[in-house]
Amino acid sequence: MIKLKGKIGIGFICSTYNSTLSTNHTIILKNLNKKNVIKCVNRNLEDLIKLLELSKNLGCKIFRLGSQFIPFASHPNFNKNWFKEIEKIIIDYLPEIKKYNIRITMHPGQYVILSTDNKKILKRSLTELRYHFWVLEKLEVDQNGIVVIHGGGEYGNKLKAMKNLIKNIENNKWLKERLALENDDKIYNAKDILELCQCLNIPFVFDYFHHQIFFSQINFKEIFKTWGYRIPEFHISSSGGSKYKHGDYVNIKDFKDFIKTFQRDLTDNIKRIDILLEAKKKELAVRKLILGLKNEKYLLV
DNA sequence: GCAGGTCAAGTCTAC
DNA sequence: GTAGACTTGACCTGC
Repeated sequence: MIKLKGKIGIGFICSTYNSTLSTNHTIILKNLNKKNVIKCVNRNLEDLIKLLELSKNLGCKIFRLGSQFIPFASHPNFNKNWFKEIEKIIIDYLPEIKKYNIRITMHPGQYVILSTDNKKILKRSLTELRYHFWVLEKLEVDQNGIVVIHGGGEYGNKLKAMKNLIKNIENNKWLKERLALENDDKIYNAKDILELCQCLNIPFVFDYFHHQIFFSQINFKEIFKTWGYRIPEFHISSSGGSKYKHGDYVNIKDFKDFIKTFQRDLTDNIKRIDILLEAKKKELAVRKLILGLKNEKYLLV
C-alpha cells in the first residue's frame, strides 16, 4: 500500500462563504464600460490577495479563481484595448500573489461548449476560453493552472457530439496548453471523459460527486496518466438535499470514501493530488474537513 | 440601508 | 412552444 502522507492538497472556490471576499465581483451588461471594468478587476484582485492569505492560513494548496474576474471579457461590447490597462494592474499585484505559492485554476461556466457544431456557439466558447488562458498567463501561473470545462451537450447523438468536441479541440491546438475536461452528472460520465482525455492527451478532472450520481466503471491508473507531469486536480462535494445540489460542507465519510477509491491506484511518481471542495460554505467547509480529519491529518500536505 | 427583482450566454426536461 | 433548472450568487433599483 502506498502511503498518502503529505500527498493531498485541498482548497475552496472563488469566494468566502458569505461573499465578503470574492473574485467574482461583476457588473450588469448595460453598465459595461472601462471605468466599471477596471473598478471590478481591482476589487477582484484585492480580494484575491486576501483569499490567498486565508487559504494559506488554512493550509490550502489550491484556489479556483472566479470566471467573472474580468467581467464580460469575452463579450462583443468589451473593448480589447482595456486588456492593456488590466494587464498593468495585474502586474502590480503579481509579486504579492506569487508570494503565496498557491495553485490557481479556473472553471468557465456552462455556456462554454466545445461539442457543438454551431459555429457561433463555438466561436463564443473559444473567445471565453482564450480570456481564461490570458488571465492565467498574466498571473504567470505554470501549467498546473488548468482551465476545466464539461463535455457540453449531446444533441441526441453523443458519439457525434464527442467527435465534434475532439475535432474542435484538435483544430485549436492552443487549448491543449491548459484545457482539462470534467465528468458531469447527466451527459458525460467519467468513462466518456476518460476516453476523450486519452484521445486528446489532456488532463481529466475527476468529480466524485458527479460520479456518484452518474456512475461508470473507470480505472484510476488511467486517470492519473492523463495528468503526465502535472499535479492532478479532483473535485468533491456532498449532496445538499436534492440530488444534484452541492451541500454546505463535505462529509468526512465522502472524503474518506473518495480517497479509498483511488488510493490503491496511486503510484510513487505522483507527489501530490489537489482536491477542490465544491461546498457552499467554502472556507468553513475546509476548516470542518481538516478538523474531521485531525486524527488522519497525515493525509493533507 | 434593505428587500426584491433581475441578470450574457446553451442545453435539457417537464408541462 | 416555453418556462424553469442548472449554478451561484451578486448587482441594481426602488422604497
